[in-house]
Amino acid sequence: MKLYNTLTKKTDDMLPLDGKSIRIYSCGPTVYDHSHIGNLGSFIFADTLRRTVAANGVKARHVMNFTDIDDKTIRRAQENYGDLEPMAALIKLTEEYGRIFMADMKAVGNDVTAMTFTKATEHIDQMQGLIRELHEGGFAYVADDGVYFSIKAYKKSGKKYGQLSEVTVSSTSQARISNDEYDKESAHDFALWKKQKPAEPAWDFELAGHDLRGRPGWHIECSVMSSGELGQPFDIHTGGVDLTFPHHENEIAQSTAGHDDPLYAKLFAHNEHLLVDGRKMSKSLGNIYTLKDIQEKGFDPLAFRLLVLQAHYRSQAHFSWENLEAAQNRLQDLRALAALRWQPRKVAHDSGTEALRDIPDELAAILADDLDTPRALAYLSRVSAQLLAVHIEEDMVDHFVAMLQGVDALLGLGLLDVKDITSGQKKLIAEREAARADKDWKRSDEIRDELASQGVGLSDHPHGVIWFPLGPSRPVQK
RNA sequence: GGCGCGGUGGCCGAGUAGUUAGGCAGUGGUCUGCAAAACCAUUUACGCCGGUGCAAAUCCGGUCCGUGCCUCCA
Repeated sequence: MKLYNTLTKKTDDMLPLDGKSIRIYSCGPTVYDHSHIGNLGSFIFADTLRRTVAANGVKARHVMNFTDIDDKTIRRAQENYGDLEPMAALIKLTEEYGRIFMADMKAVGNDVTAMTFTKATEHIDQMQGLIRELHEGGFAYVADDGVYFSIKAYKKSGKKYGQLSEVTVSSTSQARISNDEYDKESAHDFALWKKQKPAEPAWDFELAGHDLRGRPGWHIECSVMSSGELGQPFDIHTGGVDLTFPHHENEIAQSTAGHDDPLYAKLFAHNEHLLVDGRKMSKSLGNIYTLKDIQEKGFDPLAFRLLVLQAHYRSQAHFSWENLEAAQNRLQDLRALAALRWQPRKVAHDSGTEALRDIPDELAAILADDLDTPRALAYLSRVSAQLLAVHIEEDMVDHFVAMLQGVDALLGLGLLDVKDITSGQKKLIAEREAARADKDWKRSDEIRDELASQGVGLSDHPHGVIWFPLGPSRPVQK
């Protein structure tokens, strides 16, 4: 497959470095609050990437981290659970939001069983080990408030800082450094380790005779967890565009300082932001949404997944309730298609459909082209329209289900989860057919309304009635 | 200021020179007991200015607008 690489600024062919599997590391959530829908969009991208790799015949290993120790988690833990010990408060907070995060992930169709999740707080030893190595190699120095990475030393060793983006030290950040309370040697030096401040959770750490009890910096955790789980170099590193600099740049520096092999990850894939009202979500604009907001409005979380997939990951998608409603409608159409597996019928064969088994293969091929999800969905809609126009015959059901399985494996839209209706509902349909035969339209319409209230829609065709799942009742107010 | 990205019909969103993208929504019609679905028709767009082409949404220059990073924000 091909994928755009921020390192090379072009679309590269993805071949497994180890010849067997593609190893993917995704920067995960900071578990201090509900993830907003932009976060989830990033993870939908990462999930779809892994699905595409797997569908194109290569084994995929996918690791995602939890940032469960940083400024935000510490602050929120103090706010919410100030009565607890700092460490206990941190754990209580991050476990709480970790659970919510996993629920959100599943709800938007991300296959968490195919990923390995790691926590920063469970890798403190390894982080200290790496910091020790960097210090011994002359790439890190101890300052008043912690340990810093020296970009100067890194450059001196012959490596480039700024592989992902051209880093320029602007006048504004120059000005900032002079005011900076931190004891840094240069503007872009970043913290590997921070000494404990009052009421903060901390771990013991002694380095070169200094007592540095404290906690790790943000960047070091990803360096440690990625290579720890996947080895180094690994194949693909994902994240939102905002992580390009400084986070990913710093990861590269930390992980390659003193190494002969200058490669940390072969390919960096960055997804663009999801915009709301044409802008990036931010607290100051008050336009942050979470999955909870979407669910409370009666939308299906998978409609949000579809909305994300409708845009290419390298372009800014626009979130609005109107767009979400369009996506919800599109999802219902796909579910109506999926429902046909439960209602095969004997009719004249229609040869106009594409071979069912080719559909997942075709989708996989489209997605293999730099994860072209909009084109994949356009293809699926086209095929879906063709399939809806015919009837699934009994001897086609197995192939049809296999097709749905293939589509679900790639897009995670849960089409296979469309359940059969109950025997009671089937009886009602039969009763309605009898009423229609008697031209008892009143009874017929009553039954149709009753089924609609149960979430089952009906459509009368020359060859008989077809049912389909109804979406949530029109949630949007214009 | 430095480094990027984008401006397509009511809303999304494909499209790197010449044949209807597609989706959602709207309108009229066919069909239907009524619906739904489907089908037909309809709305024919490409920020603005200029340039190069027989021909430009598509190439070049300029310009306006929006947006992102340069701040431990996906």
